[in-house]
Amino acid sequence: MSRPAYHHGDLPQEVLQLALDTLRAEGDTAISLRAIAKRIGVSAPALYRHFTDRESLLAEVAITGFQWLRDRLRRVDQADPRHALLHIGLEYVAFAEDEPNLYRLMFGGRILPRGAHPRLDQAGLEAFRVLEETVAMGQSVGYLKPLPLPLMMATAWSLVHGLSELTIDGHLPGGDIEPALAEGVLTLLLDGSRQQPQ
Amino acid sequence: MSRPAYHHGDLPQEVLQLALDTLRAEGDTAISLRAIAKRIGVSAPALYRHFTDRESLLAEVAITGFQWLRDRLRRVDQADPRHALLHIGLEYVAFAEDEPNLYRLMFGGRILPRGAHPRLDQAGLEAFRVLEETVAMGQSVGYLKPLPLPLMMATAWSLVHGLSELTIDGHLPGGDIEPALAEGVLTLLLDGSRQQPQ
DNA sequence: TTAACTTTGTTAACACCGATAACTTTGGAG
DNA sequence: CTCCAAAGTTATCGGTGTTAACAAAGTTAA
Repeated sequence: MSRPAYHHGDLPQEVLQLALDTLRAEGDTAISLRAIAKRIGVSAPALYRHFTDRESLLAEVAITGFQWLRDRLRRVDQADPRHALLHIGLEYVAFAEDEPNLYRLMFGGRILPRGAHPRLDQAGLEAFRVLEETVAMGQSVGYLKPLPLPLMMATAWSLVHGLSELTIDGHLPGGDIEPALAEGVLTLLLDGSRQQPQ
Repeated sequence: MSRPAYHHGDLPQEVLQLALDTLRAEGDTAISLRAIAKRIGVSAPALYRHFTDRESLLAEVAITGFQWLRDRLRRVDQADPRHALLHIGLEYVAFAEDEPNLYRLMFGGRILPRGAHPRLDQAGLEAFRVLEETVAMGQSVGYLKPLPLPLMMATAWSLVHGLSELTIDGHLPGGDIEPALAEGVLTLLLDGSRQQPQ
């Protein structure tokens, strides 16, 4: 019967999927081009027709990660400023908890210097922008202090990013106390950032 | 004359030093046992007499990193609570900026699960404790809100850790604006954490 | 229709890597 | 002086990313 087709259906997509599966299960160091090629039933150099090297495959995986994160953040209800700010932070941390290995790939400096993968940088910016719009909105309605937006953003992003990493690396209590802790942490910053303290 | 001695002077120390040099210059993935052995002029398996595997060498490097960090944090003047809190944060971020690759090794989940290297966990705790004591002191003198210490710590550590990582990964403005940004970020949290909000 | 060309695969090979087994040299303790 | 444990050695296994040279399949146009 039909021997395995010389031309594969959609090799790039299947490679990406397998890389993502491996990452989620065993971390980014477990991603091996040769292993992926073998599992698909194709020779290793075939992958180089679609990814210039291993790192650009990792970049592609990270891009889908940023898209997921962006989509989750966009789903947060923006009606009430305080609710939006709190829950966008919670959602951010929840994403990191749900996808620790993916999150570590997206940040964590495993992919070489910024600027090397423009589409990756752009995907990151798109997720960042959701945070930024929420904070800007909080300022525009007078809920947050009218400090420079870059300063507010650096603070907010640092907090959620740090909280995410410390949580998934097991440096914080975690466990069932976790949601309450995240809410407490975010609330502490939020209360200190209000226009009218009290 | 004396041919190269069969027994090396202090192999573990020299390996550690070379691993550290490589890490600082090229990142943790560039650390290769074979390359280190070759540079020292010793066979690769010799290293296994002193380090059970590559990862435990990385753990050893990370341990010295935590010791450096702890020592830097301890040098912060603790006379005034506000000054201490601000400058311990600045010092923390400065360490990450001075040693980005080392910092990423210490955190960043490159070394397997917590509990695998007890001495590493302990070294991390010792650095953490300096932060904790400073925050506790800030509370005891009534400068900071009397919230649960774990909550205050999670918040403070998340902020400085997140700020450190985002900075060294180039996600924030950085450059010459950097010190002012770090100070602004820390001040924002600090003001929101005061017992008497002005 | 068939010739030319591009895309997408192939095999072979290079230069690395971590790790283990089996053996040898060395230094020190009894 | 003997024996043993510590700290080296060589040989080898299986794995990695990556490139070069070549072959097959699909596409386009004369």
